[in-house]
Amino acid sequence: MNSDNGRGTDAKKPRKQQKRSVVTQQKLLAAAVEAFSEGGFKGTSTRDIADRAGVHHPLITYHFKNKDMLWRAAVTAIFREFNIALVKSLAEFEHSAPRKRAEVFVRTYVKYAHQQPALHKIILQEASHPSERLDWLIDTHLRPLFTPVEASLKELQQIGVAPPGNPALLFQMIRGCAGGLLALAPEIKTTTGIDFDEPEALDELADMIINVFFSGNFRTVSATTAESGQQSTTQ
Amino acid sequence: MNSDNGRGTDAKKPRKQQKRSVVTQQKLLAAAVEAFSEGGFKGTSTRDIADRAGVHHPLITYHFKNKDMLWRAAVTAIFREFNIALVKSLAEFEHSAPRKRAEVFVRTYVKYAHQQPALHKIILQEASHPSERLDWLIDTHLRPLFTPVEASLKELQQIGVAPPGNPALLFQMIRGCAGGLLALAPEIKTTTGIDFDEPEALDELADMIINVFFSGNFRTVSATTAESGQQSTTQ
DNA sequence: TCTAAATTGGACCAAAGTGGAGAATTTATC
DNA sequence: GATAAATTCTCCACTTTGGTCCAATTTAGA
Repeated sequence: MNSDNGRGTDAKKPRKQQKRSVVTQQKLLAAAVEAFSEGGFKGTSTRDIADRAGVHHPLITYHFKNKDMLWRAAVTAIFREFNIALVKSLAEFEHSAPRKRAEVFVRTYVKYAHQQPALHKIILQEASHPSERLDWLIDTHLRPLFTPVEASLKELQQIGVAPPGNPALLFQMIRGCAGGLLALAPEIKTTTGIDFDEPEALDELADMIINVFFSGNFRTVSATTAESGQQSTTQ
Repeated sequence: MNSDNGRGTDAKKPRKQQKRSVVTQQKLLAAAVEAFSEGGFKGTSTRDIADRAGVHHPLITYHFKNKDMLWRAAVTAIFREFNIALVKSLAEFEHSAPRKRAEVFVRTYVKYAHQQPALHKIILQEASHPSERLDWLIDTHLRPLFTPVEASLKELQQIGVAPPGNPALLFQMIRGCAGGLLALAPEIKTTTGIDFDEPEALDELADMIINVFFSGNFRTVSATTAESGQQSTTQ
């Protein structure tokens, strides 16, 4: 709320934010992430969020203006965390081979998507039909994240590590296999018995993704680009 | 509402359902599918559904008892349609090779998931956290669908067409790549420019899924079963 | 055609949801 | 410690929601 006043001219400097305030905000953000990822935007009431956070609901208005702004703040918090984790992981392997870096990316993604499933769940809740929130989500967080990754994928295709085809599509497939699956953990646990809370299961998922998408025995994308539809089984 | 009275003893047969009634029910079901897939269960009001259907909202109570029952009826309608499409497709290739059948399955799934994205969207809305509705969904529709598919996948692994690893996990990955992606069509269109309303894009997706998951140059699952974690890249 | 059952429409309710105003209470700063 | 800003709490006004009730209307079946 108070961040736009650095003018040192004559304005008396505003009193700084109290400590209890940031605590309240953190509690609200955490509760919002959880609630929104379960019920979606429309399906979540501000009172529910306030209850989960253990604070009075008018505090949402005070700290975040309204439900919409709270949603955005919550989403931003998740993505910031994830970006930090990702950058950190990739920095470690800055000079490794592209394939190795892809592997690191997948493992980091899988790991984070498990510990914070809301990262994907909130997207799922919002992305299945057009809306202003979706546009904001894409512009603010999704595209900046996707663009560089797709570029890397393109490289991997050129050296035959990744399968041919539209790299953007390929990335979406990988995303679906990683985050998409982990967002459905409760369903998958019941239907298949696979429990991603067990580290082995998580590792197996990462292994399979890497094996399937980066096995490294694909044709390089040279003249093949056009006739991407393998065979004419296109029924 | 009237289905439990077949006793031919002395009960006078009940007058049959009027035609306009089934029209109303169909309109409500279609509207419910659309609305629930966008807003989730909690996020959708019965009034919204009634408005979309162009009928008065108390009719929901009359025809479906309550919101919960309407949801179940809507989900059942979707799955029934899909199962019919699937059975029909596979019947055509009853005696084809396993790989061909897998391909047909993928193409049918992709096609249906595109024309009726609610098939996957409703699952996504519901499956990200435990609930009674999720349990019902799994028992009634998901498990009966998954079980035979996983068995087929196992065969494909044994002949080296599909990659090794837990077949259930493999299936979930395929599902994520097909239905999962198509459920996010609006997001993907904005972020990547890929428009699944164009048949070529849809074909490319199906092609890539088949190429990645059923390329057919995988090791057969013989003694490998136990140490499913391929290589020791397990960092 | 007549009549009773099936279906629909309109009014209504209690509960829950939203945002906000203003008093009351902390707490940073002097 | 005093004071004013920052934060929290109490209460309210308004809308939405799931659902009920019953009168009005339509339709199946004689």
